[in-house]
Amino acid sequence: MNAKKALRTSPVAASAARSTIADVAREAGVSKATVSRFLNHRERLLTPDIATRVEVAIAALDYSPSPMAQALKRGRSRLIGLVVADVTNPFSVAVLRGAEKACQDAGYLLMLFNLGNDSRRETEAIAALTAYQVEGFILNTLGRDASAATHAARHGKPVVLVDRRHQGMQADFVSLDNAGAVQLGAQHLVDAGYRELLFVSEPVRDVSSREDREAAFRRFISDSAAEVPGLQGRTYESDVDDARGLDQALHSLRQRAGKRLPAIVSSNAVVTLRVAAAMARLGWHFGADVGLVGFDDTEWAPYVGPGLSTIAQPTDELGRIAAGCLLERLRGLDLPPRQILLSGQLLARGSSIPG
Amino acid sequence: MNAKKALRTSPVAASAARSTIADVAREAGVSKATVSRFLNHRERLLTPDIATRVEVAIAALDYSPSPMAQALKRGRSRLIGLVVADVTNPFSVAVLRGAEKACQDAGYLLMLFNLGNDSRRETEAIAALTAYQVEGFILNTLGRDASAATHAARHGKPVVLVDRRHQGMQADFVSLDNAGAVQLGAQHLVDAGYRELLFVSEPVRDVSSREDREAAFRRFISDSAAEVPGLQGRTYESDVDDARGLDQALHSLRQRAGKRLPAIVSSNAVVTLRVAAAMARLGWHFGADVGLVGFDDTEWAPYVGPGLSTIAQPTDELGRIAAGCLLERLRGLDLPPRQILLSGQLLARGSSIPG
DNA sequence: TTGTAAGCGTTATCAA
DNA sequence: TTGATAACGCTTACAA
Repeated sequence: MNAKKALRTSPVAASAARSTIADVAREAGVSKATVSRFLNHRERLLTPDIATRVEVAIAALDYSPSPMAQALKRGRSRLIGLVVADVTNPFSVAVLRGAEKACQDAGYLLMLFNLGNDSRRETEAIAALTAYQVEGFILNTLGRDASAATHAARHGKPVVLVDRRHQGMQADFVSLDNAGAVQLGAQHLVDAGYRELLFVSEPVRDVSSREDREAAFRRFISDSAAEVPGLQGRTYESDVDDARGLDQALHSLRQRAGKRLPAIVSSNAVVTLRVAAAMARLGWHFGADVGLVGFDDTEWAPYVGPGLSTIAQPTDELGRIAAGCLLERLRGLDLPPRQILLSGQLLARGSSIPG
Repeated sequence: MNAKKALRTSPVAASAARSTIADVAREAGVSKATVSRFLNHRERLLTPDIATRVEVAIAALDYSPSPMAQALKRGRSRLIGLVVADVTNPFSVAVLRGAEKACQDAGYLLMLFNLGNDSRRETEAIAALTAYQVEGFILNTLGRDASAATHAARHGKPVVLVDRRHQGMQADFVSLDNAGAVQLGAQHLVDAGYRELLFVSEPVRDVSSREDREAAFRRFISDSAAEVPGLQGRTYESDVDDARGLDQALHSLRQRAGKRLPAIVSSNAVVTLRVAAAMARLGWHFGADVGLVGFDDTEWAPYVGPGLSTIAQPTDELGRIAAGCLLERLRGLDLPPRQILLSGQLLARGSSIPG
C-alpha cells in the first residue's frame, strides 16, 4: 500500500522475525552476556559508554527478551495458572478480574483454564498449566480431587485457594466469611419478621463454601431458636434439572409456615435465578409471598421483582488478595498457610420486606 | 559432580523436579533423539523393542515434554492469545467459553488478556502475548487501535476478530448478523403496536458492532416509515455516568410518543441494565409504559419486570467458530479473509407486550 | 533404524 | 567490567 512502510522494513526478514539478544549484541558490538547484564542487573557493573550503546541497539531493534527462553533458562515463567470451576459463574469472573489486574501489575500473565464445572478436568488443568511452567496457581475448583492441587504444591509451586478449600491441603485460602455472611442474611430475614426459613443450595457435598454456608445456616437456626419464638429452618439442595423439586420445596415451605412468614436464603446467584424461575412459575411474589436474601450481589439483583436483597461478596478484593498472596510466596515469603476471610455486605431490597 | 546433580538425585527433591527427555533416554537406555522420535513420529522409524522400552520409561518417570522447550525449538507454542475488551461483559465471557472449549479440544491453551475497557492497553496486550509466542489471536477489542492488531498480523500470526471489526484489517471476522438482528427486534416492536422507537447504545464511535446496529436501526425506520403510519425513531447514546441524561431521554421518548406507544431497542445487556435502572427510578413499567427489546439474552432477562424480550446471540457458536477459523489458519489454510455472520434469535417476553 | 551434535534465545559461571 | 562458554529441554540434520 504505502512505499513508506516498505522502506522502513527494508531488510527483507526484518519485520517478520523478532530480534534476539544476539542481534542486539552484534548491533552494539558487545557480547550477549553484556546485553543480558544490562537487562537484568540494570545499572550495576556497566560502563556508561557500553550501557548506552546497548540501550540504543535495543531501541533500534525494538528488542524485548523472549519469555519462553527466559523461562527455559531460569525455570521461572512469569506465568500464573488460574483454574476456575465455571467461567459462566459471575462470581468466578469477578474474582478472575481482580486477580488478573493484580498479576498484570506485577508483570505476570494469567493462563486460564476453565473446568466448565467438570471436576474430572481438574487434573488435566493442573497438568497442562504445570507443563507451561506456571509459577503458581490460583484455584477456584470443585475440590473433589484434592490430589491434583496437592500434586502441584508438591512440585513446589505455591497455591492459593479461592472460595473453596481442599481437604487437608496446605495452601493459602482466601474466601468470604461464610459463617458471618449467613448470619447477616438470616438475621436480616428474622428482623424483617420472617420465621420459616429455607436454605437453598446447589449440591453441598465436597464443596467447602457450600458446606460452610449450610452449616452456618443450621447453626443460626439452632442458636436463635431460643430467643426467636416460632423460628424454624430447613435446607434444600436444588438440582439443575429438577425444577419440579424446587417448586415442591417452595410449596411445602409455605405450608410449614402457616401464618408465619416464609423466606429463602439462596446460596449463590445461580440458585437465586432458579428460585426466581420457580417463583415465576408459581406466580408468587418476592417479599410478600416468600422473602429472599441471596448470596452474590449481581448487577441485575435490583431489577428482579421488587429488587432482590443480597449479600455482596468483595469479589474484586478476593481476586486481588488471592493474587497478592501468591505473589508474596513467589517473592520468597515463607509462612505457614494463611486463611483470609473477608466479610460480606448486606444489601436490603424489596425481597426481604413482607409488604 | 556439582551440587545441582546431587540435589537432583536426592530423594527429597526427586519429586520436585519434572523429568526431562534426558531422564527418559537414560532410563530406557537410548538417545534423546529416539525418545523425541517416539513422541513426534509415533509409529514410524521405530523398532518395536525400543519403542516399548521408551514407552515404559516415559510411564515410569511420568514424563511429559516441556511445551516451553518445544516452543523455543519449533517456534510454535500451542498457545492462542485471547484479548477481550471486558471480562465483565457477559457476552465476552460467553464467547470466551466457546473459544476456550474449541482450543482445548485442539490441544491449544488460551492466554487471556483483559483490557478492562481500556483501549490503551490493546497494544500492550498484543505485545505481551506476542512475546509468549502465541500462534494466533482471537480479538474482541475496542478497535480504536487497529495498528496493534495489524502489527500482529504482519508478524505472520493469524488473527480472528469477534464482534468488532477493525477498519481495513485483513482478518477473519465472526459476528452476529447485526443488521438482521436489529430488523428482527424492531419489527417485533412494530408488530406489537409500538410506534415511537428509541435505540439506546453505548457510545457508538469506532466500535463496529455498535455502528452496525445503529445504522441498521436508522435504516429500519426509514425503510418502514412508508408502510407503517406514525412510525418514528431516534437514537440515544448512554454514558456510564450520566443516569440523568438517560432519564431525560426516556421522558422525551414518551412525550414524543403522545398517544402512540413508545419502545426501546437496547444495544446490549449493559445498556439494558441501565434502562432497567432508569425505569425503576421513573417508576415506569416495561411493556405498558415503555416497550423493550434488548440485545443479549442474559439468564436474568426472564425475571426482570414482566420478562425482558431479547435478541439472543449464538455466543457459544461465535466463540467456537472464531477458534475454528484460527485453528484452520494454523493448520495452513490460506484463504482470503472471511466474514462469518450468525443470525440472532428473538425471544419475546412481557416487555414487548403493550398490556 | 539409531545416535551424535548443533542450535532455539536466554542466563550464569568462569576467566580475562 | 567484559567476553567466551556451557547449560536449560527440546528437535532435527547428518552420520553411522
